[in-house]
Amino acid sequence: MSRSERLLDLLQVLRRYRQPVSGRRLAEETGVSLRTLYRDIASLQAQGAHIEGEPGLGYVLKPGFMLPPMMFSEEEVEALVLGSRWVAKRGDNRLAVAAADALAKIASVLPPYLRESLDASPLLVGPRQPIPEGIDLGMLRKAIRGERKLDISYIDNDGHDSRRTIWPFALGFFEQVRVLVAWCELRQDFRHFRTDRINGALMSDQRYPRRRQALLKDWRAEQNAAPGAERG
Amino acid sequence: MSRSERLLDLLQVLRRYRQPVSGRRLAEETGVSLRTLYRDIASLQAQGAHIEGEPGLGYVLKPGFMLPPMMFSEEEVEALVLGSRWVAKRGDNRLAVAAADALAKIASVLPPYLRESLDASPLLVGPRQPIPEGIDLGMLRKAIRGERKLDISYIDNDGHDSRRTIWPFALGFFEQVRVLVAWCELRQDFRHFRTDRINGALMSDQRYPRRRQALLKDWRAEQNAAPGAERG
DNA sequence: ATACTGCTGACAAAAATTGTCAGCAGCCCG
DNA sequence: CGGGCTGCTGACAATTTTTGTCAGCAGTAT
Repeated sequence: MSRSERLLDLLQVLRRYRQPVSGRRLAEETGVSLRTLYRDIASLQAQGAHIEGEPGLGYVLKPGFMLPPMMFSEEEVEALVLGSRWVAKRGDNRLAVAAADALAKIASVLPPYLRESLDASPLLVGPRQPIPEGIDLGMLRKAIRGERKLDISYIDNDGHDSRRTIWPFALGFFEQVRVLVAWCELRQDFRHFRTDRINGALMSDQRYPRRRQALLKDWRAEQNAAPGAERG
Repeated sequence: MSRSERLLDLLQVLRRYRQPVSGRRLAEETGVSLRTLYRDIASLQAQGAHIEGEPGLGYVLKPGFMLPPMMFSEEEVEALVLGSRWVAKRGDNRLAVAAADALAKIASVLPPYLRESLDASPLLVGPRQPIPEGIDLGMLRKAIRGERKLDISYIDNDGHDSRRTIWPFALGFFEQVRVLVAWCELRQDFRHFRTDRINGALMSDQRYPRRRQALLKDWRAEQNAAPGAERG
Protein backbone atom coordinates (compact mmCIF):
# COMPACT_ATOMS: atom_id res chain seq x y z
CA MET A 1 0.00 0.00 0.00
CA SER A 2 1.39 3.35 -0.99
CA ARG A 3 1.95 6.10 1.47
CA SER A 4 -0.85 8.36 0.20
CA GLU A 5 -3.33 5.51 0.30
CA ARG A 6 -2.34 4.79 3.85
CA LEU A 7 -2.93 8.41 4.83
CA LEU A 8 -6.49 8.28 3.49
CA ASP A 9 -6.90 5.01 5.29
CA LEU A 10 -5.75 6.62 8.51
CA LEU A 11 -8.37 9.33 8.08
CA GLN A 12 -11.07 6.73 7.67
CA VAL A 13 -9.96 4.93 10.82
CA LEU A 14 -9.90 8.19 12.75
CA ARG A 15 -13.42 8.97 11.60
CA ARG A 16 -14.71 5.63 12.81
CA TYR A 17 -13.79 6.49 16.36
CA ARG A 18 -15.69 9.36 17.89
CA GLN A 19 -13.64 9.18 21.09
CA PRO A 20 -9.91 9.74 21.46
CA VAL A 21 -7.78 6.91 20.08
CA SER A 22 -4.24 6.17 21.10
CA GLY A 23 -1.52 6.38 18.52
CA ARG A 24 -0.55 2.82 19.26
CA ARG A 25 -3.96 1.57 18.25
CA LEU A 26 -3.96 3.64 15.08
CA ALA A 27 -0.54 2.26 14.24
CA GLU A 28 -1.83 -1.28 14.60
CA GLU A 29 -4.89 -0.64 12.46
CA THR A 30 -2.93 0.94 9.66
CA GLY A 31 -0.22 -1.70 9.91
CA VAL A 32 2.66 0.59 10.62
CA SER A 33 5.11 1.33 13.40
CA LEU A 34 4.30 3.88 16.08
CA ARG A 35 7.02 6.20 14.95
CA THR A 36 5.71 6.21 11.40
CA LEU A 37 2.21 6.86 12.65
CA TYR A 38 3.36 10.03 14.34
CA ARG A 39 4.92 11.07 11.06
CA ASP A 40 1.68 10.26 9.22
CA ILE A 41 -0.36 12.33 11.64
CA ALA A 42 2.02 15.22 11.09
CA SER A 43 1.60 14.84 7.33
CA LEU A 44 -2.18 14.97 7.55
CA GLN A 45 -2.06 17.99 9.81
CA ALA A 46 0.24 19.70 7.33
CA GLN A 47 -2.36 19.01 4.63
CA GLY A 48 -5.01 20.76 6.69
CA ALA A 49 -6.70 17.95 8.58
CA HIS A 50 -7.98 19.01 11.98
CA ILE A 51 -6.43 16.31 14.12
CA GLU A 52 -5.74 17.00 17.75
CA GLY A 53 -3.52 14.94 19.97
CA GLU A 54 -3.42 15.23 23.74
CA PRO A 55 -0.91 13.52 25.96
CA GLY A 56 -2.52 10.88 28.10
CA LEU A 57 -5.64 10.74 25.94
CA GLY A 58 -5.06 10.11 22.28
CA TYR A 59 -6.05 11.56 18.93
CA VAL A 60 -9.37 13.10 17.89
CA LEU A 61 -10.45 14.18 14.45
CA LYS A 62 -12.40 17.37 14.96
CA PRO A 63 -15.86 17.29 13.34
CA GLY A 64 -15.63 18.07 9.70
CA PHE A 65 -14.43 16.29 6.69
CA MET A 66 -11.46 16.08 4.45
CA LEU A 67 -12.26 15.51 0.81
CA PRO A 68 -9.79 13.33 -1.06
CA PRO A 69 -8.70 14.49 -4.51
CA MET A 70 -11.71 14.36 -6.80
CA MET A 71 -12.43 15.05 -10.42
CA PHE A 72 -15.40 17.23 -11.30
CA SER A 73 -16.66 18.08 -14.75
CA GLU A 74 -17.11 21.69 -15.70
CA GLU A 75 -20.85 21.47 -15.23
CA GLU A 76 -20.52 19.75 -11.91
CA VAL A 77 -18.38 22.58 -10.61
CA GLU A 78 -20.96 25.01 -11.93
CA ALA A 79 -23.71 23.16 -10.13
CA LEU A 80 -21.75 23.18 -6.88
CA VAL A 81 -21.01 26.86 -7.12
CA LEU A 82 -24.53 27.82 -8.14
CA GLY A 83 -25.96 25.82 -5.26
CA SER A 84 -23.55 27.31 -2.77
CA ARG A 85 -24.48 30.77 -3.93
CA TRP A 86 -28.12 30.02 -3.39
CA VAL A 87 -27.41 28.81 0.12
CA ALA A 88 -25.19 31.82 0.76
CA LYS A 89 -28.10 34.11 -0.08
CA ARG A 90 -31.07 32.12 1.11
CA GLY A 91 -29.79 30.10 4.01
CA ASP A 92 -29.85 31.24 7.59
CA ASN A 93 -26.86 33.15 8.86
CA ARG A 94 -24.71 30.26 9.96
CA LEU A 95 -25.29 28.15 6.90
CA ALA A 96 -24.88 31.17 4.65
CA VAL A 97 -21.48 31.86 6.13
CA ALA A 98 -20.55 28.20 5.76
CA ALA A 99 -21.61 28.27 2.11
CA ALA A 100 -19.54 31.38 1.48
CA ASP A 101 -16.54 29.77 3.16
CA ALA A 102 -16.89 26.60 1.12
CA LEU A 103 -17.22 28.69 -2.00
CA ALA A 104 -14.06 30.59 -1.18
CA LYS A 105 -12.16 27.37 -0.60
CA ILE A 106 -13.22 25.96 -3.92
CA ALA A 107 -12.66 29.20 -5.79
CA SER A 108 -9.15 29.49 -4.40
CA VAL A 109 -8.08 26.34 -6.19
CA LEU A 110 -9.98 26.83 -9.42
CA PRO A 111 -8.05 27.63 -12.57
CA PRO A 112 -8.68 31.17 -13.87
CA TYR A 113 -10.73 30.18 -16.87
CA LEU A 114 -13.16 28.22 -14.75
CA ARG A 115 -13.45 31.04 -12.25
CA GLU A 116 -14.42 33.34 -15.08
CA SER A 117 -17.00 30.92 -16.29
CA LEU A 118 -18.48 30.92 -12.81
CA ASP A 119 -18.63 34.68 -12.58
CA ALA A 120 -20.77 34.48 -15.68
CA SER A 121 -23.41 32.40 -13.93
CA PRO A 122 -24.67 34.78 -11.33
CA LEU A 123 -27.45 33.73 -9.07
CA LEU A 124 -29.98 36.48 -9.32
CA VAL A 125 -32.03 36.11 -6.22
CA GLY A 126 -35.11 38.22 -6.57
CA PRO A 127 -36.10 40.25 -3.56
CA ARG A 128 -33.33 40.32 -1.04
CA GLN A 129 -35.69 40.85 1.86
CA PRO A 130 -34.24 39.43 5.04
CA ILE A 131 -36.28 36.51 6.24
CA PRO A 132 -37.23 36.98 9.88
CA GLU A 133 -36.21 34.16 12.17
CA GLY A 134 -37.67 33.57 15.57
CA ILE A 135 -34.88 31.26 16.64
CA ASP A 136 -31.27 30.44 15.90
CA LEU A 137 -31.27 27.70 13.28
CA GLY A 138 -27.78 26.61 14.25
CA MET A 139 -29.16 25.48 17.56
CA LEU A 140 -31.94 23.56 15.85
CA ARG A 141 -29.40 21.79 13.64
CA LYS A 142 -27.40 20.91 16.71
CA ALA A 143 -30.44 19.38 18.35
CA ILE A 144 -31.12 17.37 15.20
CA ARG A 145 -27.57 16.07 15.05
CA GLY A 146 -27.61 15.10 18.69
CA GLU A 147 -31.13 13.67 18.53
CA ARG A 148 -32.15 15.81 21.48
CA LYS A 149 -35.63 16.67 22.66
CA LEU A 150 -36.62 20.28 22.28
CA ASP A 151 -39.03 22.36 24.38
CA ILE A 152 -40.44 25.12 22.23
CA SER A 153 -43.01 27.84 22.41
CA TYR A 154 -44.81 28.11 19.12
CA ILE A 155 -47.37 30.48 17.60
CA ASP A 156 -49.73 28.61 15.31
CA ASN A 157 -51.71 29.85 12.31
CA ASP A 158 -54.41 31.38 14.48
CA GLY A 159 -51.91 33.30 16.53
CA HIS A 160 -52.24 31.05 19.56
CA ASP A 161 -49.16 30.42 21.62
CA SER A 162 -48.45 26.88 22.76
CA ARG A 163 -45.63 25.04 24.47
CA ARG A 164 -44.60 21.57 23.43
CA THR A 165 -41.85 19.03 23.53
CA ILE A 166 -40.78 17.79 20.13
CA TRP A 167 -38.27 15.40 18.61
CA PRO A 168 -36.69 17.34 15.75
CA PHE A 169 -35.17 15.32 12.94
CA ALA A 170 -35.13 17.47 9.81
CA LEU A 171 -34.98 21.03 8.64
CA GLY A 172 -36.71 21.94 5.40
CA PHE A 173 -36.25 24.86 3.06
CA PHE A 174 -39.30 26.05 1.21
CA GLU A 175 -39.09 29.09 -0.96
CA GLN A 176 -39.70 31.70 1.67
CA VAL A 177 -39.97 29.91 4.98
CA ARG A 178 -37.94 27.31 6.79
CA VAL A 179 -39.66 24.46 8.48
CA LEU A 180 -38.56 22.27 11.32
CA VAL A 181 -39.88 18.74 10.95
CA ALA A 182 -40.38 16.91 14.21
CA TRP A 183 -42.42 14.43 16.18
CA CYS A 184 -44.71 16.33 18.51
CA GLU A 185 -45.21 14.76 21.92
CA LEU A 186 -48.31 16.90 22.48
CA ARG A 187 -50.09 15.66 19.34
CA GLN A 188 -48.36 12.29 19.16
CA ASP A 189 -47.83 12.84 15.47
CA PHE A 190 -45.49 14.48 12.98
CA ARG A 191 -45.73 18.25 12.78
CA HIS A 192 -44.05 20.99 10.80
CA PHE A 193 -43.02 24.16 12.56
CA ARG A 194 -42.21 27.35 10.71
CA THR A 195 -38.98 28.53 12.28
CA ASP A 196 -40.05 32.16 12.20
CA ARG A 197 -42.89 31.28 14.51
CA ILE A 198 -40.77 29.52 17.12
CA ASN A 199 -40.45 32.03 19.89
CA GLY A 200 -37.99 30.21 22.05
CA ALA A 201 -36.41 26.80 22.35
CA LEU A 202 -34.55 24.92 25.00
CA MET A 203 -32.43 21.93 24.13
CA SER A 204 -32.82 19.05 26.52
CA ASP A 205 -30.02 16.74 27.59
CA GLN A 206 -32.45 13.95 27.04
CA ARG A 207 -32.07 11.96 23.89
CA TYR A 208 -35.29 11.01 22.22
CA PRO A 209 -35.99 7.32 22.10
CA ARG A 210 -36.15 6.68 18.36
CA ARG A 211 -33.40 7.01 15.79
CA ARG A 212 -33.52 10.08 13.62
CA GLN A 213 -33.25 7.96 10.52
CA ALA A 214 -36.27 5.92 11.52
CA LEU A 215 -38.35 9.02 12.17
CA LEU A 216 -37.36 10.42 8.82
CA LYS A 217 -38.32 7.24 7.06
CA ASP A 218 -41.75 7.10 8.70
CA TRP A 219 -42.36 10.75 7.99
CA ARG A 220 -41.49 10.28 4.34
CA ALA A 221 -43.79 7.29 4.08
CA GLU A 222 -46.61 9.33 5.56
CA GLN A 223 -45.88 12.19 3.19
CA ASN A 224 -46.20 9.97 0.19
CA ALA A 225 -49.31 8.25 1.48
CA ALA A 226 -51.37 11.29 2.39
CA PRO A 227 -49.93 14.64 1.38
CA GLY A 228 -51.93 16.96 3.61
CA ALA A 229 -51.67 20.58 4.70
CA GLU A 230 -49.79 21.89 7.67
CA ARG A 231 -51.66 21.31 10.88
CA GLY A 232 -51.21 22.79 14.33
CA MET B 1 9.67 19.15 -3.84
CA SER B 2 7.79 16.05 -2.83
CA ARG B 3 6.15 13.77 -5.31
CA SER B 4 2.58 14.67 -4.42
CA GLU B 5 3.33 18.36 -4.65
CA ARG B 6 4.81 17.81 -8.06
CA LEU B 7 1.69 16.01 -9.23
CA LEU B 8 -0.49 18.97 -8.25
CA ASP B 9 2.00 21.20 -9.97
CA LEU B 10 1.72 19.13 -13.11
CA LEU B 11 -2.05 19.55 -13.06
CA GLN B 12 -1.69 23.30 -12.84
CA VAL B 13 0.70 23.34 -15.78
CA LEU B 14 -1.66 21.17 -17.82
CA ARG B 15 -4.51 23.54 -17.06
CA ARG B 16 -2.55 26.53 -18.27
CA TYR B 17 -2.33 25.08 -21.74
CA ARG B 18 -5.59 24.78 -23.61
CA GLN B 19 -3.92 23.05 -26.56
CA PRO B 20 -2.06 19.78 -26.54
CA VAL B 21 1.34 19.91 -24.85
CA SER B 22 4.16 17.52 -25.47
CA GLY B 23 5.40 15.39 -22.63
CA ARG B 24 8.87 16.74 -23.14
CA ARG B 25 7.71 20.26 -22.44
CA LEU B 26 5.77 19.18 -19.35
CA ALA B 27 8.86 17.36 -18.12
CA GLU B 28 10.91 20.52 -18.48
CA GLU B 29 8.35 22.68 -16.69
CA THR B 30 8.04 20.32 -13.77
CA GLY B 31 11.79 19.78 -13.65
CA VAL B 32 11.79 16.05 -14.13
CA SER B 33 12.94 13.52 -16.67
CA LEU B 34 10.67 12.45 -19.51
CA ARG B 35 10.41 8.94 -18.17
CA THR B 36 9.27 10.19 -14.78
CA LEU B 37 6.76 12.47 -16.43
CA TYR B 38 5.11 9.51 -18.10
CA ARG B 39 4.92 7.86 -14.72
CA ASP B 40 3.42 11.01 -13.20
CA ILE B 41 0.79 11.19 -15.90
CA ALA B 42 -0.10 7.59 -15.22
CA SER B 43 -0.41 8.37 -11.51
CA LEU B 44 -2.78 11.25 -12.13
CA GLN B 45 -4.87 9.16 -14.48
CA ALA B 46 -5.06 6.45 -11.85
CA GLN B 47 -6.37 9.08 -9.42
CA GLY B 48 -9.16 9.97 -11.82
CA ALA B 49 -7.78 12.91 -13.76
CA HIS B 50 -9.07 13.05 -17.31
CA ILE B 51 -5.80 13.39 -19.15
CA GLU B 52 -5.59 12.21 -22.72
CA GLY B 53 -2.39 11.60 -24.59
CA GLU B 54 -2.24 11.14 -28.32
CA PRO B 55 0.84 10.08 -30.23
CA GLY B 56 2.12 12.86 -32.43
CA LEU B 57 0.13 15.52 -30.61
CA GLY B 58 0.66 15.65 -26.88
CA TYR B 59 -1.39 15.75 -23.70
CA VAL B 60 -4.70 17.47 -23.10
CA LEU B 61 -6.54 17.85 -19.82
CA LYS B 62 -10.18 17.40 -20.66
CA PRO B 63 -12.38 20.28 -19.48
CA GLY B 64 -13.20 19.87 -15.85
CA PHE B 65 -11.38 20.14 -12.67
CA MET B 66 -9.61 18.05 -10.12
CA LEU B 67 -10.01 19.21 -6.57
CA PRO B 68 -6.98 18.69 -4.36
CA PRO B 69 -7.56 17.30 -0.88
CA MET B 70 -9.53 19.86 1.09
CA MET B 71 -10.89 20.17 4.59
CA PHE B 72 -14.51 21.20 5.02
CA SER B 73 -16.29 21.83 8.28
CA GLU B 74 -19.50 19.96 8.98
CA GLU B 75 -21.60 23.00 8.14
CA GLU B 76 -19.69 23.64 4.96
CA VAL B 77 -20.46 20.15 3.75
CA GLU B 78 -24.09 20.71 4.67
CA ALA B 79 -24.14 23.93 2.69
CA LEU B 80 -22.62 22.22 -0.33
CA VAL B 81 -25.07 19.37 -0.21
CA LEU B 82 -28.09 21.57 0.39
CA GLY B 83 -27.10 23.80 -2.50
CA SER B 84 -26.53 20.85 -4.81
CA ARG B 85 -29.93 19.48 -3.92
CA TRP B 86 -31.54 22.77 -4.80
CA VAL B 87 -29.78 22.78 -8.14
CA ALA B 88 -30.71 19.16 -8.70
CA LYS B 89 -34.37 20.04 -8.28
CA ARG B 90 -34.50 23.53 -9.67
CA GLY B 91 -31.82 23.64 -12.32
CA ASP B 92 -32.42 22.80 -15.94
CA ASN B 93 -31.95 19.21 -16.98
CA ARG B 94 -28.26 19.25 -17.71
CA LEU B 95 -27.29 21.19 -14.64
CA ALA B 96 -29.61 19.11 -12.49
CA VAL B 97 -27.89 15.95 -13.65
CA ALA B 98 -24.51 17.51 -13.01
CA ALA B 99 -25.59 18.47 -9.49
CA ALA B 100 -26.80 14.96 -8.81
CA ASP B 101 -23.52 13.55 -10.08
CA ALA B 102 -21.47 15.90 -7.94
CA LEU B 103 -23.63 15.01 -4.97
CA ALA B 104 -23.07 11.31 -5.56
CA LYS B 105 -19.33 11.79 -5.78
CA ILE B 106 -19.22 13.68 -2.52
CA ALA B 107 -21.60 11.31 -0.76
CA SER B 108 -19.51 8.33 -1.79
CA VAL B 109 -16.57 9.54 0.26
CA LEU B 110 -18.47 10.87 3.26
CA PRO B 111 -18.25 9.02 6.55
CA PRO B 112 -21.51 7.39 7.60
CA TYR B 113 -22.35 9.76 10.43
CA LEU B 114 -22.08 12.76 8.14
CA ARG B 115 -24.18 11.11 5.47
CA GLU B 116 -26.88 10.55 8.06
CA SER B 117 -26.73 14.13 9.11
CA LEU B 118 -27.26 15.13 5.50
CA ASP B 119 -30.26 12.88 5.07
CA ALA B 120 -31.73 14.83 7.94
CA SER B 121 -31.55 18.09 6.02
CA PRO B 122 -33.90 17.41 3.17
CA LEU B 123 -34.58 20.15 0.71
CA LEU B 124 -38.30 20.42 0.58
CA VAL B 125 -38.96 22.16 -2.65
CA GLY B 126 -42.53 23.28 -2.70
CA PRO B 127 -44.42 22.69 -5.91
CA ARG B 128 -42.55 20.31 -8.10
CA GLN B 129 -44.14 21.62 -11.26
CA PRO B 130 -41.80 21.23 -14.19
CA ILE B 131 -40.68 24.59 -15.46
CA PRO B 132 -41.28 24.80 -19.19
CA GLU B 133 -38.22 25.65 -21.22
CA GLY B 134 -38.32 26.99 -24.72
CA ILE B 135 -34.71 26.18 -25.41
CA ASP B 136 -31.89 23.93 -24.27
CA LEU B 137 -30.03 25.80 -21.56
CA GLY B 138 -26.91 23.72 -22.11
CA MET B 139 -26.55 25.33 -25.49
CA LEU B 140 -26.95 28.77 -23.98
CA ARG B 141 -24.24 28.02 -21.46
CA LYS B 142 -22.00 26.85 -24.25
CA ALA B 143 -22.54 30.10 -26.13
CA ILE B 144 -21.71 32.06 -22.98
CA ARG B 145 -18.50 30.11 -22.40
CA GLY B 146 -17.41 30.56 -25.99
CA GLU B 147 -18.50 34.20 -26.11
CA ARG B 148 -20.51 33.48 -29.24
CA LYS B 149 -23.22 35.58 -30.82
CA LEU B 150 -26.68 34.10 -30.73
CA ASP B 151 -29.58 34.56 -33.14
CA ILE B 152 -32.82 34.03 -31.28
CA SER B 153 -36.51 34.33 -31.86
CA TYR B 154 -38.17 35.74 -28.78
CA ILE B 155 -41.73 36.32 -27.65
CA ASP B 156 -42.01 39.46 -25.55
CA ASN B 157 -44.51 40.35 -22.86
CA ASP B 158 -47.14 41.39 -25.37
CA GLY B 159 -46.85 38.11 -27.22
CA HIS B 160 -45.00 39.62 -30.16
CA ASP B 161 -42.39 37.52 -31.85
CA SER B 162 -39.09 39.13 -32.73
CA ARG B 163 -35.75 37.98 -34.05
CA ARG B 164 -32.52 39.43 -32.78
CA THR B 165 -28.83 38.86 -32.46
CA ILE B 166 -27.55 39.02 -28.92
CA TRP B 167 -24.29 38.62 -27.02
CA PRO B 168 -25.09 36.34 -24.12
CA PHE B 169 -22.84 36.59 -21.08
CA ALA B 170 -24.80 35.39 -18.06
CA LEU B 171 -27.60 33.08 -17.03
CA GLY B 172 -29.71 34.06 -14.04
CA PHE B 173 -31.91 31.98 -11.79
CA PHE B 174 -34.93 33.71 -10.33
CA GLU B 175 -37.36 31.73 -8.29
CA GLN B 176 -39.50 30.44 -11.09
CA VAL B 177 -37.97 31.62 -14.33
CA ARG B 178 -34.51 31.56 -15.80
CA VAL B 179 -33.20 34.60 -17.53
CA LEU B 180 -30.53 34.96 -20.14
CA VAL B 181 -28.65 38.20 -19.75
CA ALA B 182 -27.20 39.57 -22.97
CA TRP B 183 -26.35 42.60 -25.03
CA CYS B 184 -29.02 43.06 -27.67
CA GLU B 185 -27.76 44.25 -31.03
CA LEU B 186 -31.27 45.30 -32.02
CA ARG B 187 -31.74 47.62 -29.04
CA GLN B 188 -28.07 48.42 -28.52
CA ASP B 189 -28.54 47.84 -24.84
CA PHE B 190 -28.61 45.14 -22.19
CA ARG B 191 -31.70 42.97 -22.17
CA HIS B 192 -32.99 40.04 -20.14
CA PHE B 193 -34.64 37.16 -21.92
CA ARG B 194 -36.80 34.66 -20.13
CA THR B 195 -35.54 31.32 -21.38
CA ASP B 196 -39.05 29.87 -21.58
CA ARG B 197 -39.87 32.51 -24.16
CA ILE B 198 -36.94 31.81 -26.43
CA ASN B 199 -38.42 29.84 -29.27
CA GLY B 200 -35.26 28.97 -31.08
CA ALA B 201 -31.62 29.86 -31.05
CA LEU B 202 -28.73 29.46 -33.40
CA MET B 203 -25.19 29.72 -32.17
CA SER B 204 -22.94 31.69 -34.49
CA ASP B 205 -19.30 30.93 -35.15
CA GLN B 206 -18.69 34.60 -34.74
CA ARG B 207 -17.24 35.72 -31.48
CA TYR B 208 -18.67 38.91 -30.11
CA PRO B 209 -16.25 41.80 -29.91
CA ARG B 210 -16.23 42.52 -26.18
CA ARG B 211 -15.03 40.31 -23.36
CA ARG B 212 -17.70 38.57 -21.35
CA GLN B 213 -16.21 39.85 -18.14
CA ALA B 214 -16.40 43.44 -19.35
CA LEU B 215 -20.03 43.05 -20.36
CA LEU B 216 -20.85 41.59 -17.00
CA LYS B 217 -19.15 44.45 -15.19
CA ASP B 218 -21.02 47.10 -17.20
CA TRP B 219 -24.30 45.32 -16.72
CA ARG B 220 -23.77 45.13 -12.98
CA ALA B 221 -22.92 48.81 -12.81
CA GLU B 222 -26.11 49.62 -14.68
CA GLN B 223 -28.11 47.38 -12.37
CA ASN B 224 -26.90 49.22 -9.32
CA ALA B 225 -27.37 52.64 -10.85
CA ALA B 226 -30.92 52.25 -12.13
CA PRO B 227 -32.73 49.08 -11.13
CA GLY B 228 -35.52 49.05 -13.68
CA ALA B 229 -38.06 46.57 -14.92
CA GLU B 230 -37.60 44.13 -17.73
CA ARG B 231 -38.02 45.78 -21.07
CA GLY B 232 -38.55 44.32 -24.49
C1' DA C 1 5.02 7.66 41.87
C1' DT C 2 3.56 5.01 38.10
C1' DA C 3 1.69 4.12 33.82
C1' DC C 4 -0.25 5.87 30.35
C1' DT C 5 0.02 9.19 26.45
C1' DG C 6 2.09 12.65 22.59
C1' DC C 7 6.21 14.15 20.44
C1' DT C 8 11.12 14.63 18.51
C1' DG C 9 15.87 13.30 17.20
C1' DA C 10 19.31 10.00 15.27
C1' DC C 11 20.65 6.35 12.37
C1' DA C 12 20.68 2.17 9.61
C1' DA C 13 17.70 -0.89 6.89
C1' DA C 14 14.18 -1.19 3.54
C1' DA C 15 11.45 0.54 -0.07
C1' DA C 16 10.14 3.68 -3.37
C1' DT C 17 11.33 6.96 -6.79
C1' DT C 18 14.11 8.49 -10.42
C1' DG C 19 17.21 8.77 -14.60
C1' DT C 20 19.24 6.45 -18.39
C1' DC C 21 18.95 3.42 -22.12
C1' DA C 22 16.35 0.74 -25.08
C1' DG C 23 12.57 -0.49 -28.02
C1' DC C 24 7.66 -0.51 -30.08
C1' DA C 25 3.65 1.94 -32.07
C1' DG C 26 0.81 5.69 -33.91
C1' DC C 27 0.43 10.23 -36.34
C1' DC C 28 1.85 13.89 -39.68
C1' DC C 29 4.33 15.68 -43.59
C1' DG C 30 7.25 15.85 -47.58
C1' DC D 1 7.68 5.45 -48.83
C1' DG D 2 10.84 7.34 -45.00
C1' DG D 3 11.86 10.59 -41.39
C1' DG D 4 10.56 13.10 -37.50
C1' DC D 5 7.54 13.87 -34.28
C1' DT D 6 4.84 11.88 -30.45
C1' DG D 7 3.04 8.41 -26.54
C1' DC D 8 4.16 4.36 -23.99
C1' DT D 9 6.58 0.34 -21.56
C1' DG D 10 10.39 -2.51 -19.74
C1' DA D 11 14.91 -3.12 -17.30
C1' DC D 12 18.37 -1.76 -14.11
C1' DA D 13 21.38 0.94 -11.18
C1' DA D 14 21.69 5.32 -8.58
C1' DT D 15 19.34 8.21 -5.68
C1' DT D 16 16.01 9.64 -2.53
C1' DT D 17 12.46 8.79 0.56
C1' DT D 18 10.27 6.16 3.85
C1' DT D 19 10.34 3.20 7.65
C1' DG D 20 11.62 0.83 12.09
C1' DT D 21 14.25 0.76 16.24
C1' DC D 22 16.10 2.99 20.09
C1' DA D 23 16.35 6.78 22.99
C1' DG D 24 14.69 10.61 25.56
C1' DC D 25 11.51 14.61 27.10
C1' DA D 26 6.93 16.34 28.49
C1' DG D 27 2.09 16.27 29.79
C1' DT D 28 -2.12 13.73 31.93
C1' DA D 29 -4.68 10.56 34.90
C1' DT D 30 -4.80 7.38 38.65
